[in-house]
Amino acid sequence: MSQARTDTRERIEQVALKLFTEKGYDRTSLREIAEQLGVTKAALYYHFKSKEEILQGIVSGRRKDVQELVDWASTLPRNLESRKEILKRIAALVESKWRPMIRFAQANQTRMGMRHADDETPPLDYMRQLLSLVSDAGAGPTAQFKSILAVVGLLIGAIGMDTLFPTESDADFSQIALEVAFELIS
Amino acid sequence: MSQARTDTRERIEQVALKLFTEKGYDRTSLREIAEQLGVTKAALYYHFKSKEEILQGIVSGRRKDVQELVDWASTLPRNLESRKEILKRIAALVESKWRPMIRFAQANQTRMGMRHADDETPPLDYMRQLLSLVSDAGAGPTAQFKSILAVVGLLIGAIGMDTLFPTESDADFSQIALEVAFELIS
DNA sequence: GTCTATAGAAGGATAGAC
DNA sequence: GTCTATCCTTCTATAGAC
Repeated sequence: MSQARTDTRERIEQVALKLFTEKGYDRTSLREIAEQLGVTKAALYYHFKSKEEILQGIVSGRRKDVQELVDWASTLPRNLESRKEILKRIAALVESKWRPMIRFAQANQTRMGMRHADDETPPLDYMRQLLSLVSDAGAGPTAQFKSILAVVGLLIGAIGMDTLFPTESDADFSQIALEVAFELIS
Repeated sequence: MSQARTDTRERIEQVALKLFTEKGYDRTSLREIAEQLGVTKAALYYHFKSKEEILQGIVSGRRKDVQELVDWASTLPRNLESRKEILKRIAALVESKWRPMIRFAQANQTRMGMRHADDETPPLDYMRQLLSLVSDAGAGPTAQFKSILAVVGLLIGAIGMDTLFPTESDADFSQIALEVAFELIS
């Protein structure tokens, strides 16, 4: 059948996401991406006009979720219950869809602070928006700090425990992180 | 006097640390380092035999502190008071000497996971040792998770608050982080 | 849509004069 | 201890055939 492969663009992003996460954006060459896909560099340039654009494709594709979350959260009253709901939703997203993206962002932090297109918000700013959702601006600095630590904890629980501090137990750290997060904002 | 500049090696490390932190190791070229120092690339190669060695110089120079801390902590009895003392000491070190190094490590995470010389422990492993000091191996997963979050909180308090989530208040987040850390391990 | 071939740039590293 | 000049490799990116 030699099917026409209409999903090549997507496959490129998948492989790139994997390699960018493992080795970092800069140490990943287009040759390497092409090799893993079984195509040549030139083929990549048919789908993306630059290496930078591959990165953008990966990031932009995931923007929507954050934006939706922010929009939804903005409609909620600003109280403890809301913040708990927001944490829950963040935890669920981290668990279900964001995990690879978070690992990627962690591995390419300096890149994430850069603007990609002139009109685009740097990806790091989305993280900041997320944090501001959970932190109560009116509260004191201690409460604000705890809120941030709660969110960071969710990320660590979902992605960091194995890499950061391998433990024997196969406990569900995502669930634990959520409970600790609740304690922290209460 | 045109002094002989006996401190060039050190000055190279300083500039390199700064640039590696701001832009990442890979995006920093030797040309750039040399330019900021007012010398040429070739001059760098008199002091270091490779770019990688500059990185090693930066990292190794700071190994001693961690090792001392680990050694000291190993002599303590394994109880709550000890863990509080360890947290205090970590907080003090972060505050006084480690700040630039932590920023650097954060900006070059994938690099930090790599072994530099064959006989060397990857820098990331020092972080793991640090975490294991504070976490009570006998305790349940929730307690372990909290311990790790306590240490991470110390780092965020000292370096991350401005960058991660700029706040108007000029509160001393290092102090706050330490208090929250105590709560978390209690 | 993928290929070969190659241009063009940049970086790491070395040789040798001073 | 620092310089100029140069080499080698690797990478991004493009041109053009199939």
